[in-house]
Amino acid sequence: MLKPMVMDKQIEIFKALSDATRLKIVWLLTNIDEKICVSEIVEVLDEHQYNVSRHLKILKKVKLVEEVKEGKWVFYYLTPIQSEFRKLIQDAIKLIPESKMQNEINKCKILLGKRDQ
Amino acid sequence: MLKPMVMDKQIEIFKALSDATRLKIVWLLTNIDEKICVSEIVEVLDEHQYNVSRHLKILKKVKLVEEVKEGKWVFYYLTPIQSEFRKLIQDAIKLIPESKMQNEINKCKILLGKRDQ
DNA sequence: ATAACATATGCTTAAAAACACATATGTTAA
DNA sequence: TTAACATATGTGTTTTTAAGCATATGTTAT
Repeated sequence: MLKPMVMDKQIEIFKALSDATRLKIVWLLTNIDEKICVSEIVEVLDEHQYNVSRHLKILKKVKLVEEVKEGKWVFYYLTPIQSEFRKLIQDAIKLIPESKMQNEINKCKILLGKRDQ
Repeated sequence: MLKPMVMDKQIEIFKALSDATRLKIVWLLTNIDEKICVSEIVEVLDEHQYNVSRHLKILKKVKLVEEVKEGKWVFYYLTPIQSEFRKLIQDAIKLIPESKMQNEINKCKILLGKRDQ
């Protein structure tokens, strides 16, 4: 007899955000306000491609991110806010200061700049 | 060479909240707005005493709760909000509907009522 | 068709987290 | 001082999660 699953959705959200790589991904998406593809995340966060892919899968499962395929790339973006809970969590993440992510921010800006060239 | 620890505090908060027992404890404390002792939590959540103790230790470590000893009891309560981040997280938890915790709420009300008798 | 690139996933291992049971510590009451 | 109660913790076990490596899948360009 399993315990009743209560607050499941919220727990899954917290769990998804309790890993450094995943929180960084969500933080990035929150702050750049743009779609970003897997290889860009790999470069910005300096993680292995297979790990980034796996973490994205987890974020997708709890509906924090969505994906859109464009040619050989897969772009990820924040799932549009659909609940007050999500909104508050997202606001909290937005509060995490840029200073904690300065390296990543810089790399990301350079990358996003290169896109248009 | 270790990776730099970034967003550590926030990750630890999310991790602390990513377990059902711990989230229930924080939810309870958020909603009853009262100190509550270990054995009351044990009864309300129907968990083993040793697990509740351990989970409380984890919540205390990340400063989500504080304790005060009164005789043979140890009462726990939410650490007063000291950051905007904490505030938003706390607001999010407050949004989790009572309906998901009806059993626990009922037990808790009965318990708190008995205190004064 | 083949090579190069982008992403995802199967499989194994390693590390972390949760649990269970016994027991220790500390407090109050008899 | 002994018993009963409340809480915490040491230890071993199981479960879950993350990482690493190889490789599969799918797309574009030659």
